[in-house]
Amino acid sequence: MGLDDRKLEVLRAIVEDYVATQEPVGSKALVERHQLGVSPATVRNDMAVLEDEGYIRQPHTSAGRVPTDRGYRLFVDRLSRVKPLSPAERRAIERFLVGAVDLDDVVHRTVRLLAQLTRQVAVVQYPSLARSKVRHLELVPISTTRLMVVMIADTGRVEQRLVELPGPLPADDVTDLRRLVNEKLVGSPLSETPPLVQALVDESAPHLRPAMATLSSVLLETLVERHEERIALAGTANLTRGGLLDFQGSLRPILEALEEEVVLLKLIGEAEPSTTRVLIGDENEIDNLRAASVVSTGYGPGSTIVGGLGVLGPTRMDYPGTIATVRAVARYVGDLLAQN
Amino acid sequence: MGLDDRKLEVLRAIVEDYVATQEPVGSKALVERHQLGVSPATVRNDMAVLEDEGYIRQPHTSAGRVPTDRGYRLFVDRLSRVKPLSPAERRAIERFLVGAVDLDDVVHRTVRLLAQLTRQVAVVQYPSLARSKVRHLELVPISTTRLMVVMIADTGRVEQRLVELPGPLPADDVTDLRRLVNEKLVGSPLSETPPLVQALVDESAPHLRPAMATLSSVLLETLVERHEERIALAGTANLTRGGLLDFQGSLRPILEALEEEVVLLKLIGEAEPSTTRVLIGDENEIDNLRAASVVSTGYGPGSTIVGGLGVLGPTRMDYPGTIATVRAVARYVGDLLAQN
DNA sequence: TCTGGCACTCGACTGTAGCGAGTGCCAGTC
DNA sequence: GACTGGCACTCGCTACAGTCGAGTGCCAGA
Repeated sequence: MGLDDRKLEVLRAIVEDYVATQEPVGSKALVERHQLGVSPATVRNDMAVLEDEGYIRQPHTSAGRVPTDRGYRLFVDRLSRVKPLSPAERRAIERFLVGAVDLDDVVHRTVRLLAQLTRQVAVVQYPSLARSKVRHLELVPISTTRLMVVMIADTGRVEQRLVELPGPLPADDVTDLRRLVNEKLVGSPLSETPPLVQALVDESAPHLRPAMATLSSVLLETLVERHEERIALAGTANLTRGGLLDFQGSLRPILEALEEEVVLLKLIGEAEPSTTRVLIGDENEIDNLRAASVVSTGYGPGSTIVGGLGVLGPTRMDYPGTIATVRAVARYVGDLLAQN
Repeated sequence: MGLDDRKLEVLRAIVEDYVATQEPVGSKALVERHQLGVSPATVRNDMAVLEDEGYIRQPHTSAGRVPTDRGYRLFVDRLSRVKPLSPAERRAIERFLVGAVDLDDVVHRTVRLLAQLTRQVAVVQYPSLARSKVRHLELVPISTTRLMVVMIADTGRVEQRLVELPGPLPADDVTDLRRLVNEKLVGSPLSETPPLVQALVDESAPHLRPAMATLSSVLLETLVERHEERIALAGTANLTRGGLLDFQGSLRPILEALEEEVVLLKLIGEAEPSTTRVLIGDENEIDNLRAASVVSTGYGPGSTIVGGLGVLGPTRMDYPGTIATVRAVARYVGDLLAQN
């Protein structure tokens, strides 16, 4: 059980070399490339122990060693040194994010930036409605019996829904409705609106009640209950880097998983403040992604979290670098949102 | 040069068999599976002619024949019989599209439906702003110096932009601005708004002019000049069907191309009314897609076109079936938009 | 506890041989 | 003149044997 410092050092060296070369690494190559101060034979003994403990394995008898998921886990938890971003990366981030005019724009730029910097698949969740507050509700009459509801959230998200009214509604009534919903709802988090929305109907003047009932049910249904989460994705072409070695030969399951918004949300949407979550291979709950790793974190203005972002790549990935990049991007995006 | 009926029949048989089996087809198998009424030797002679003319080729000397891009082209233009949709497909389309609440929802459902029915990569362009008319413009004050402009188009698209005003603007002035822009712009196609927007500034009361100038420049820039086209994509996992045989072994170039919105727009955005465009392999202008074929068409309410949709797959695809599906889906979506 | 040495394993690569699908061509027939 | 049967030929595919070498496990000695 005892893994002394040198054995850990050997593991670190194996992970680093394997990530860099993508080839099983042998004892001889290891002592040549790292100053371990011992002979290959000694390293071999250490390797045998590491293999017994399940941190590395041999693809075949006459090959070098490869880290297991467990090995990567140990590496990430205890062995990786934080890799500071290069100034070039820093500049890239800044350059990429200035000039964004729009929430859409911010999210799009972010996801492309992440994909480009990490050279992996990037995923960015739009600010969650569940964590947004209502900034304004606008009612726009489309016809006498149709209303478009536009909700503007403090996170910058704008959602619209078409409401089919039970009957024609005069313009003055629309104004009244608008005033009422805004008075009641502006400033409150969407997650806390249901009772307020309910109260709205009860407190409305009788002639407004049918319209308000329809309106409130639409609000409840589409904005609160089934919270409409949105996701942006980029860099799928990066899956093809490293030939077919990663992902055991088939991109299929990965691509399938990436098509499911629900899956993506599960991956990156459950973010804790200021933590970076790393899921390695088997640790992943989604079967299709057992051959992949995910690095994700939350982002938001200041220390609040409004959404998640992250990247997905082969288990054989540069964890320290990826973690650093994901964190940095999340921080920049948070700052950007804070300015807004 | 002369391709008599039987030679065309042979070509048709080759295309159909190759699409079905994905294997080069030989003369013997051909006479067995199709009632050509002649011997393999005769078919071989015909094949030699077809090869001379560039419609088919041999992957290697001892293999059967495979259609060339030119062969597919001839097949599509002259040989393919229209394949009616199965009732199951018809039902699937209807079931998929009812209950869409939203333009976003419609587009999402459509693209998934297309991907599922054709088992290929599907692309749907959101209704183009350039082909939309302004239905309503809403100005929502966010703070005293910030305005959110929400434009609602007759195609269902809703776009918003944040406008940074040159100075504080009283609520009454906002109301005036709103009235002015709506009076002037509602009903006109976005492509024709620039002179109108220009006129707006000139005709405004002096105290509104600075705000109107900022507002109009934002409108011009973001809604008209750089027309924001949006695209939805689904079914990338289908690229992995048929192993690595399609796309000459690497998905890379395809995935890269699919990440570029500009490329996708070029593929499906230049639709002519009621035409289905088929681009086969080399005919494609985008280098990365030389190994793929694209079937696309326009859609819109009635006979007008507001956007394009289509699918992308290997040159070895079921053209008649794909064409039929793409057309049918486009028609259904058009009807759906017309109801709106 | 570490090291050098040695026998061993086994995947990767190479070369050879046989198989068989498929062809092109030719002489013969209707 | 068009079609057909027959036949020799091509060439990719598979199997198999042999070699090479990277890498290992183990052991005796420092």
